[in-house]
Amino acid sequence: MSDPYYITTAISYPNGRPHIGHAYEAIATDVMARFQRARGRDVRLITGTDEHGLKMVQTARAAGRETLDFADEISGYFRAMCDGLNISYDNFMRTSSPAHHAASQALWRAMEAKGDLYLDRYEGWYSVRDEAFYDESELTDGEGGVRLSPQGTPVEWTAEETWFFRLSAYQDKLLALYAEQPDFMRPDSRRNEVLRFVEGGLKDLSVSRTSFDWGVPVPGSPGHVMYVWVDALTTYLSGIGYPDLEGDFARFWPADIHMIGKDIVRFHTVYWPAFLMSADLPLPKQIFGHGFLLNRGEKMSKSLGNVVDPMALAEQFGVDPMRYYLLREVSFGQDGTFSAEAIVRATNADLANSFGNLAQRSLSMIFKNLDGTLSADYTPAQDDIDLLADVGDMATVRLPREFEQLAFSLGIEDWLRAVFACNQYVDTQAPWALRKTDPDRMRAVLMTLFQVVRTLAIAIRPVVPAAADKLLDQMGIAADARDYEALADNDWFAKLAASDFVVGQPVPIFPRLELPEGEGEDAT
RNA sequence: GGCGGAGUAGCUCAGCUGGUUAGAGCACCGGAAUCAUAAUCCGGGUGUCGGGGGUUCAAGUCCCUCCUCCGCUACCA
Repeated sequence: MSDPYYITTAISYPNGRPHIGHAYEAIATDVMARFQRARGRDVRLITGTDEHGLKMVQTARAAGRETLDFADEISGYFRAMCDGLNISYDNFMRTSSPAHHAASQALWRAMEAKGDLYLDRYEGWYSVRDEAFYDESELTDGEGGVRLSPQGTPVEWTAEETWFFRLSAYQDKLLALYAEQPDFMRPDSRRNEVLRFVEGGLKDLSVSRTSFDWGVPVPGSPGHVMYVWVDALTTYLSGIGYPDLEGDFARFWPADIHMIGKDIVRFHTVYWPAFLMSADLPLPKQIFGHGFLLNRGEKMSKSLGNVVDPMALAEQFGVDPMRYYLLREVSFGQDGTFSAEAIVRATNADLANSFGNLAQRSLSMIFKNLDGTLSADYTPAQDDIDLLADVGDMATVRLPREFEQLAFSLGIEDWLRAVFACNQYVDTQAPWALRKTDPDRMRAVLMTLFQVVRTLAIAIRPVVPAAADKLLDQMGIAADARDYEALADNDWFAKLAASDFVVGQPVPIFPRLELPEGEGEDAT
């Protein structure tokens, strides 16, 4: 049985519609999942929505809605986004679901059994927006005498009974974890921040609330619901069947990667492993905090009015161009910037002109000059052998090496270089000239092109799945022969040539994009 | 204030433990070709490598200092 591979996106908080940042994370996660599937791994990709907390209650109330009804709607937008962007998730987990409640309560009981939970009284400044308590010293004065949290959100004095998690007891264990498992958090730039935070000492964490009831009830403690982060993080467990320890959970836990935004690194690298240690569950292998997307170099925010709707972007430019752009242009882990021009430029230059046109000219010549027939009985020249070797090495060695490290932009760069090499080969060989002077040689060149185009398509397929499939369909490549196992099959071309498949009039897979009117300066 | 990033061609960025004329893609200019989605191929950069100082035979690449931007964090008031 193949190796299991478990990857998750962060579980989005649906108090508003998804924005481009959610889409970016989902796409990167999906590319990794598709890549691992192609490599033969048995993959689980889990995403979902984190729907509890006072903020949801208040947002719903402001909209004049029942909380669950509101959550249903917004969660639906997130699911629709995943579907629209071709995200190959196996489970879309909602924290409001009964199965998730059961999982959260099981985790709670495990931590309680360990003696890490205790009831106490908490008085302090509480920010609804942040769902967190703050120390007096952390506050600043806002307008009208309002006290503000370090995040700039209003706080109010709150006194309530609350359950605490003995986070303080895990400082040494966490530091040991970071030391023994250097890859636990990536990229490296995040490590230092977390280390210093933990080295500075950890306070016990308030993990229940009594001021509202929209959440997972604390077992055996009427009136208490769990702190949203406890149950949100639990999604990574409930998504694969926990608390049932058999089945998918036994097979896929611990996760290979939790993909998250850099803003929630602490929850995932401090609280989460502490909870899991407490519950005696294995820890995820890696937390990866990606960067943010900037709109023309500026932060996106509702107040600036430059928040980008991913579905509008996908509709305008296409899902695959958008996926390609985000992974190609943004160095994964760092912040990235985007604009309509940049997407149009990358799509036209890389996908339409370089790769799309390579495929089009290759298949078109086979269709016109060879009646679309393929043949493996030709004698390859050294140039043909070299090109096949180079493209093959890119697809099976260079690109995978980068993708495994989540260095998508580097892997795609390797891919592009191979595309360039193929276009150079076409011009050097000039099959249109060989047509009259040396038809056999022309045939050898076109057959070589057919093979490298297939390799290029398979290599980039995790990034642009729909377009790659559209091309491979035209090339007679079976749907189940588009992975690394297929790339390792040395007889595939002879077998295809021996079949009755014939190349038809090719259809371009990446249309060139026009920069929409008025998109030159303004944000989309 | 502390810690950590970043500041390299018009744009987006590569440049590991210091070593020949500082690179890539895009954009731009010129040429070739015409199979192809007006796509492709070839050729073309005098860039103060943020400023200044220093170490060295030799520094984007090390040290000091200053400036700008960003992240985490602390504190005063």
